[in-house]
Amino acid sequence: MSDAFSTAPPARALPKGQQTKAAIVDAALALAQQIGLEGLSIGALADVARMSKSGVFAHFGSREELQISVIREYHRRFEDEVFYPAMQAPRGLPRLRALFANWMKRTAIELDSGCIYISGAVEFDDRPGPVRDALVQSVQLWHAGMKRAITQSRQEGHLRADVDEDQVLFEIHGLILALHYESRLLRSPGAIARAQAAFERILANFLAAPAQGAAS
Amino acid sequence: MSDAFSTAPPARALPKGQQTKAAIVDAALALAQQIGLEGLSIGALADVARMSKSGVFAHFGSREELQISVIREYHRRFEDEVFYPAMQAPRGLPRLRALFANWMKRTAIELDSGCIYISGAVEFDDRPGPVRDALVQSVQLWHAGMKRAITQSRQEGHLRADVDEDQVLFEIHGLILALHYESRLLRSPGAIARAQAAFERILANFLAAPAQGAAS
DNA sequence: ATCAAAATAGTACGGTCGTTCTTTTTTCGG
DNA sequence: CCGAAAAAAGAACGACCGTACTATTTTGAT
Repeated sequence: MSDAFSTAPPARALPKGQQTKAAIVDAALALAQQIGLEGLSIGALADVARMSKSGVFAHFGSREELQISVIREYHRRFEDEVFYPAMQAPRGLPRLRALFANWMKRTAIELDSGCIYISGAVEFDDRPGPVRDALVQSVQLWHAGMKRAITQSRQEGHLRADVDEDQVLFEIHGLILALHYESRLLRSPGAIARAQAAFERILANFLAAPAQGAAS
Repeated sequence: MSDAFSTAPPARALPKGQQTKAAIVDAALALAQQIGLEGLSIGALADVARMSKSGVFAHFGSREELQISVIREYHRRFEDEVFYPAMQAPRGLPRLRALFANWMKRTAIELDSGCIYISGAVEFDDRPGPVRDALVQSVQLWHAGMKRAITQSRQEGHLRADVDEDQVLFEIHGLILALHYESRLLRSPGAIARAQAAFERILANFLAAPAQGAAS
């Protein structure tokens, strides 16, 4: 029945261990997006991954390490799907708009998968430890990227010279959080449009004055 | 050792049962504000309330009913501390400002107690059932109150006639969520000031034009 | 093909979970 | 002060939890 062709792996680069570990983390992330990092249990994960509990456990050594691995994986995907694609847009406002658009997409389009950065925040804001630390680090890295885009928008002359990056980021972040809340819990259908409208209004507030305009 | 005076209750109105039930719910709410509605366990609650597990359990009949009771209690306090006090401010903008100020206070001042409406949202947005229903109902009731205040601000002539209540509420809600996130997870110290500034900026955007002002 | 090393499975332990059933204690009207 | 009803405690259940240890299987370089 079984011949040499049946399951021959085509020149794989990774050793078997890391290969299955990646598959486990993948399943773990999907699970955590539904039931949260705290709800993530090794037993349930083993079922999904079609492995034994101890087989899963051996890859991480502790549940905390598993949770941290999930956060790191989410971070990687966030970069790939939100950050890097937006870097192709021109510096300044176009890039900032692209970042926000991708961020919205990640947050609200797929209705069956919550954002780890948001759910993790309420799960670990009161729970010190390495998981919280990893979460904070990832979020701050992302926020730093956003701030950079805002700063560049100022430097490019798109936004006013006295604009406060932290203030703009705070307000934009609020839109994402409201979008997540209203679309996921309240199932409010117009949330995406409202977030988009609010974003443009925020930009308009901080837009640099055109070269020569009407007198005040 | 024990005489008639030792534990004499001073003319209590409630029967003993509801009295201790109220105490349990009180402790349960405090616990849920720290570890979430999902983290709330009957055993831990019994320890805090200095009772047996079964003694606590008997008051609710199920964990779900306990969680719902906690949500209702939070709703009651939210009304008492946020909504009703603001009703004493004059209709329109003053009242809207008071509502937002109280809302901020509830959300971010007490750093050791999270908001059930926020933590519950991420815990139950994917988990259908009576707990989710109770949560949604409470949140929607509160949002309806906020919307009413915005509508009145329009009717009083404080806000523009074409203002979209849902849009304003969405943006304000975002500020509260960002405040909660940044003050609790990121421990960003300036979050309250940023939320306040953003709120005033939102209002300014929708403010009715003064009776007679400069041309276009 | 061999064989040590790596990966996975198996099993078990102590703990906590929500819930049920039974028993004891407390309440409070008559 | 009595006694039924209410409240609280006690004990036990099956289930799942994370983790530790041991045994088995699989991998991959030689």
